[in-house]
Amino acid sequence: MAAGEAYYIPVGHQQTGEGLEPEIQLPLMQVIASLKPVLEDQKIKKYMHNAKYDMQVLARYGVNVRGLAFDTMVGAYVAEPGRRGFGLKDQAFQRLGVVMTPISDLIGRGSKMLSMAQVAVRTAANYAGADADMTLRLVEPIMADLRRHSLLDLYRNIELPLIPVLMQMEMHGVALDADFLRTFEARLAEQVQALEQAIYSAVGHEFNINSTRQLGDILFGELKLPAGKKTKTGYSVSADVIESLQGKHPVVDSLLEYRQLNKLKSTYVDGLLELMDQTTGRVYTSFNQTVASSGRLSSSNPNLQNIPVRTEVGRQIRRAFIADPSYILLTADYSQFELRILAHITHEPRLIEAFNNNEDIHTITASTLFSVPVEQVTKEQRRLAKTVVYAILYGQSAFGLSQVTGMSNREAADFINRYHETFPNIKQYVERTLAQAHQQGYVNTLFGRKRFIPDMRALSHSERQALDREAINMPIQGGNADLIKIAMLRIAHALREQRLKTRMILQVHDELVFEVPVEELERVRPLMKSLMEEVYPLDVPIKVELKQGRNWYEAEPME
DNA sequence: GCAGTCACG
DNA sequence: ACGTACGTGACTGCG
Repeated sequence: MAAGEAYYIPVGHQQTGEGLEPEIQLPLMQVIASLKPVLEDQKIKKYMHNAKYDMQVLARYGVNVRGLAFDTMVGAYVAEPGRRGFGLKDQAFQRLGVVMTPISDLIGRGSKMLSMAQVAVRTAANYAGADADMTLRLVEPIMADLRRHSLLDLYRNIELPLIPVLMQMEMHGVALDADFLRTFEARLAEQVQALEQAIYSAVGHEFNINSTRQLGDILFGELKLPAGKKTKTGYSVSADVIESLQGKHPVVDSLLEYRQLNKLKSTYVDGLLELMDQTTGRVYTSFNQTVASSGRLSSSNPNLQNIPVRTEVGRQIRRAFIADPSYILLTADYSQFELRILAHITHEPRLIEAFNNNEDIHTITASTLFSVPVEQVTKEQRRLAKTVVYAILYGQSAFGLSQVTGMSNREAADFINRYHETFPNIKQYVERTLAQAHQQGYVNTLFGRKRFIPDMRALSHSERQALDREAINMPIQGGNADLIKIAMLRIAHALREQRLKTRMILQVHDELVFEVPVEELERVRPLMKSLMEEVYPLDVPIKVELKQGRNWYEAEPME
C-alpha cells in the first residue's frame, strides 16, 4: 500500500447505508479465514498503531498476528516519553499537520454512544481508511526521530518485542476470590457505617464526610481546631493534617479510620468486584506502555500496581488475588533495585561495599535514623527509612523530611548531611546529571532511554527545581524500568521455549507475579530467579526474593 | 473536567 | 523569603 491509499472490508454493519447493496458486506468467518494467513505470516511486515489492542481483538478470533514491524504509538513514546498525546490523531496532527476526524463525530459520546456496527459503511470506511493511511505515513518520521536520538536499539530490542508479552499478560488476567471480596465488603460496609455514626455524633450533626469543603468547615470552623497547610481552594484536610489533630477532638480517630476503610471499600473491594468478569472470575488490567515519562509501565482498569500492602487491614485485599486450582502464585521481587542501580551508576564505594556484603541498607539506615540497634529495627521503621532514603536521593528538603518523619527541621537537616557525607558520590551524580540536563537538554538511562528536559531560562525558581528533580530521578527510575522489561522479555522467551505452563501475570515496577502449576514450581523458581538476577551485570549483585502462596497476601515479599 | 485525597513502587 | 522527593491511577465532590 502507498500513502493516501487504504481498503476497508465491511463486516457486521447493522445497515450498509444509502446506495449500498447488503451484499457489499462479507461474512465474518470468511473474512477471517482469508486474512488469517496474511496476518500470521512472519514475512509480511505489519505497521500498526497501538498493536497490543488490535492484536488482542484478532487473537479472540483465533488470529495470532506475526511480523509486527512497527508500532507508531510505542515508537512516538520512545522518541519523546515526556510528552503526552501518542494517539493516532495527536500524532497525525503533530507530525503531518493532518486534522483527523474524531471518533465521536461518528458514534457520539457518553451514554448515547453508538457502536461501529451502527455506522454506515461509507462513513466507517473513510474513518478506518484514514487510520490505516496515517499509521503508514507516520512510520518514517517517527523512525527518523528514533534514529536521530539513538533510540532505535531501545525501541527494537525492548519496547517493540514487549508488546506481545504485555498482550499475553493482559489476556490471561488474574483470578479473584469473589466470595472473599463479598464477605470483606459486608464487613467493611458495617464498619464504615458505624464510623459514620460515630463521626456525626462527635460533631453533633450529619454532613458529607467525603466532601473536603464540608469537612474543612466543620474541623476548622465549627470545632475551631488549628488549621494546617492550605490548598488552592481552602484548608487541607489530608491525613497528615488530621493526624496532627490527634488527641484534640474525639472525631479525629474515627475520621482517620473512616478514610482508610472507605478507601479500601470503594477503590479496592467494590472496584474489583465491578471489574471482575462474571464468567471467568478474573480481572483483566491494561498495562499501558506509553504513559510514564520515566519508561515505566502503568496499569489501569483496574490498576493492579497499587494494591494495598503498607497497612495490615489494607494488605488483606491481597487475599482476593488467587491462583487457579492446582496453580500457585509466585512473586519475584527485586530487592532494593533502585539503590543497586544508583550504586552502579555512581560507583559509590560505601553503597557498593554494603551490597557486596549482603547488608540490608534500609535496616542500617533505619537504625541510624531512629538510633536503635540494627536487630531492633521494626518493619515500620524500615519502611520509613526506605522512604527517607529515596526522598533524599530525589531532592527532598529538610523541611519535607521533617514533615514525613516527625523529626525537627534541624534533625532532618543533620540527617541529610550525614547521608551525603556517608555516600559522597551521590552528590556528584546529582551534579553531573543536572549539568547534562542543562547542557544537552536530556537525561538518559543505562540503555539509552531519554527524557528531554526543556529549556529552563524562562522558568521560575521553583519550576526549575521541579525539573531538576525530575532529571535526577529519571536515570534511576528509568533504568529500573529498562532492566525489568528486559527480564520480562527473557522470561517470556524461556517460558515459550521450554513449553512451560507458567504464566507471567503482573508487573509492579520491581516485582513480577507468576501463576505456576504446582508441578512446575521446583523448575520455575530457580529459572525466574536466575533470569532476573542475571538480566544485566551491575557493579553490585542483583538480588531477587521469591515467595509463593495460594494468594497474593501469602506470596507478598517483605517490600 | 478539575481538585483533593490516597493507594502503590 | 519561598516552597518544599519522583513516577503513576481511582474515587469523590463540585461547578
